[in-house]
Amino acid sequence: MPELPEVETVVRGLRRVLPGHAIVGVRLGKTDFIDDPVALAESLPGRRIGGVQRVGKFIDVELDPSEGPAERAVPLHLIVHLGMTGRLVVCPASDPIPLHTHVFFELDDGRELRYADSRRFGRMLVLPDAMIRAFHGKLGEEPLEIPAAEFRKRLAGRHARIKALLLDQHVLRGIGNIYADESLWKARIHPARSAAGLSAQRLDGLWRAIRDVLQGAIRSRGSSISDFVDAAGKPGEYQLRHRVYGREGEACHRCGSRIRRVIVAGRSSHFCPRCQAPPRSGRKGSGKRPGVRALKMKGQHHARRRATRS
DNA sequence: AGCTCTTCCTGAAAGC
DNA sequence: TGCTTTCAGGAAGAGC
Repeated sequence: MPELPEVETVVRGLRRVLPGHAIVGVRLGKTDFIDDPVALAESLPGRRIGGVQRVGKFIDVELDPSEGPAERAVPLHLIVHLGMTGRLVVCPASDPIPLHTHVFFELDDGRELRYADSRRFGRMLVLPDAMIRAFHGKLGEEPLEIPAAEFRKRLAGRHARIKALLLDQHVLRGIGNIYADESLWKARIHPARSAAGLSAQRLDGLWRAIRDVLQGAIRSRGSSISDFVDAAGKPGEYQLRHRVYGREGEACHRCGSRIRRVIVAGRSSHFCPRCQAPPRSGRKGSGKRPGVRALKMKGQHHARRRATRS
């Protein structure tokens, strides 16, 4: 799943091979993940690629102005979100076309920038330069750029669960399920704890853990769980260093306890029950912890659904 | 404000 | 073995 480190890895790869080249044509397959496919296909050919940036989990490919009518005289940004299974790869146009490849940007040197996405949870749009500020404004801070004090301020007083806040792209941009779990493990914070219940020291620890985890993951060129590959088609290696994500039932690297998985904020959440103390439940002994839903057991809940609509 | 549920989609894994 | 069901998840929107 492409989160900040994976997107950063793709961006660094694209930055090495795209700038300076022109897009000469666009071919489209399925387009239901593109905001305005017609505009995309019409406005890109003839433009030269400038820089490539990462904005949270979005990839921003800058396109220079081109000759022609007035609307072509402004810079554009091709914005791509990889969703769950999106791949953005540069290769010779003669390479075989993998299944689920839906967008082809033909380059001026015989190569293509291709977008493939089996589940099509990704998103693609074109924005004029003037709208980029507003686009950034809708998102939270970059986790690797936000100062510790600002991070604390953003979370202080929030009663939502810390996991939900880490995943909220309006608070911080770029963190997803893997790195939220890994960071919380490193900071020894249970995912269901309320941000408001965390001391300044704990929040500083979390700020540091997030940086460590994200920077380590970028060094390993991201985590390849199912689909992720970089711009050259190569998988990352950080999945080998996961401490909790995908390790349910295995031993905690710190204390040996079995890693558990519960649903928090609607997301599968992995944690060590010993290192990451659960939130205090209101009444002791109730056995129920607020905000933690048990996983559905196999065989449970069968019937229902299929309420035939006639 | 914040939580849960639903929707989108497909391949893998589990279930029978 | 082989068909069927469930699940995973990023983000947005509905409803409570």
